[in-house]
Amino acid sequence: MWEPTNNLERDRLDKLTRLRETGVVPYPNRADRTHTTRAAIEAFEAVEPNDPEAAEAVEVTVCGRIVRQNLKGKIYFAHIEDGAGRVQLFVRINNVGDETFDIIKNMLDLGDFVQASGNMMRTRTGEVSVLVRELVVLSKALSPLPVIKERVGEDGQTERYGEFSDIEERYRQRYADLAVNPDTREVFRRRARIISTMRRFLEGEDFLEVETPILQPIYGGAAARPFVTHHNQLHQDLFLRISFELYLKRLLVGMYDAVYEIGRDFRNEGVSFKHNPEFTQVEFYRAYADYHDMMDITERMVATIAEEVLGTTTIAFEGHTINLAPPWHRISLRDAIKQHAEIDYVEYPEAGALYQAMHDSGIEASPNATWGKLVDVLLGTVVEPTLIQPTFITDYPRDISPFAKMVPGDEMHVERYEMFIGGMEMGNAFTELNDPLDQEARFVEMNRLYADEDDEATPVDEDYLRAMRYGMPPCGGCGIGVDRLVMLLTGKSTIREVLLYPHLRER
RNA sequence: GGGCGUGUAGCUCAAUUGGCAGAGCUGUGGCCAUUUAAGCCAUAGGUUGGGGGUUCGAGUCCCUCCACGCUCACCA
Repeated sequence: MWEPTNNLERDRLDKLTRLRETGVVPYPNRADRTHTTRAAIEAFEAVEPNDPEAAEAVEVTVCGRIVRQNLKGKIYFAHIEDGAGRVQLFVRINNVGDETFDIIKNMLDLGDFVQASGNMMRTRTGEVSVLVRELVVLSKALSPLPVIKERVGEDGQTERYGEFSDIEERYRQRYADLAVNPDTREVFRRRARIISTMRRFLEGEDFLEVETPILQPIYGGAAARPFVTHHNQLHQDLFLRISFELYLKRLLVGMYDAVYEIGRDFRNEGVSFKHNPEFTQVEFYRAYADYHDMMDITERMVATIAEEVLGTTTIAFEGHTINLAPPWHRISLRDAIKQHAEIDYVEYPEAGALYQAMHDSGIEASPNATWGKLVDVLLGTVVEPTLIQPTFITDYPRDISPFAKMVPGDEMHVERYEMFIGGMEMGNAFTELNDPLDQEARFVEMNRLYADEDDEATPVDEDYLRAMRYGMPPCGGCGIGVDRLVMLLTGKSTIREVLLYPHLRER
């Protein structure tokens, strides 16, 4: 059984006991709310200009958490907060009686949930309040939340006194962060609007929402280490998916023209300001489309989301002003690297030569990296940080893109793009490879390529190849990191600020 | 995994060269019948992240472990 860890909790536990002794049910089953805090204020203000007396006849029952209180002799002021906002309670001993006032005075704390019934009024200092006639305890809080006080200055700016800012504790106890920091609540409201707008947009483009397995016997669709788990009764090892790619494309074989999924991916890799072991991804695939079409859809979708959620396509991020309105900048990977590193990788078709050229330019890389990996290093170190405005980098080396179709007439490149905004990779798309024999060769090639890099080998997905042999329409596909998009649209510089429960080490 | 940094009361933070662990908010007791960061008086609250060491004496110096942050590596 829990025991108080400090005098604050001890006091609260004592108050809980006293409430029970007084005959108060501290955790009743039901509340009888008639108005949210906001609705109560609005109901009063709607009537007040025409008929102040009628406004004071407005009766409400509001519920919420006590976030400020001020006992002043035989009157008591408190602000209660609910999901809609705050309203002040004004309690006079004459209105509620000695017993209730004793409860208020001796058994209530900041953080408790209460229900207050009474008429609306405006206090002498002008604040719309509930003149309380009846007060009911809804939930006694035994642990104190951090106390944050606010004052709205003459200039309308809200000054805050006190804060709950310890990053680790905010993440470990997200409920406390949310309870006391309205800014945090707003981040996740916005996140929800971003995702619902995304869903609406894709529905409007005739994409069908589907759900595919998270537990997979063979993982694939990306190059990442998976999490491994086990089904006891089936005696079967399973992997948590690292992408949706291969299962979604099978559905195009099954004659859906366009599908999408929004869901969780799991990658057993390091964590950073833009990586969490589990993260949310949207992938969408359309038959008879290519990567140019996917670029069009992508830039329209992101601009639409920004417009719907923020009311503008011009956003501030990390000190930059970013314009999300289409069309976005499009440049080939080769040209982008030529521009920023003055290395034309086409002139160095062997890994050793390219490594030397990079080394001569002061760009560090692993000496035994593959050629494709080296090109990727160039992208990551030289190009990516400069891509603040939305940019599609197109046409990637074949050997780091096993699911993309070749650029016609180009032995080296595939039809692939990655999108970058704010210096971050936000998404990845291809003209999808639908030649089953080519795909099989690529699988085998990838397997060989990564064979010596311990567990990074890409397993050959025979069932996927079988599906493709039934005939897969030409198609374009795109995946976008939803968390990073949310970072961009909320101005947050770490992924942990846009995940309700970011991964933390066990303590 | 490497480097740098941080960890003191429920919250936010002080603590001089190694010399009595403090403040504000919160809490408790008191005054207060229109307050709003209410105010005034009094008061409680600590294994200074854990463990070990040096020293007459450690929040402070050393070792070690833990967590978090920044960064590098890793992450097509």
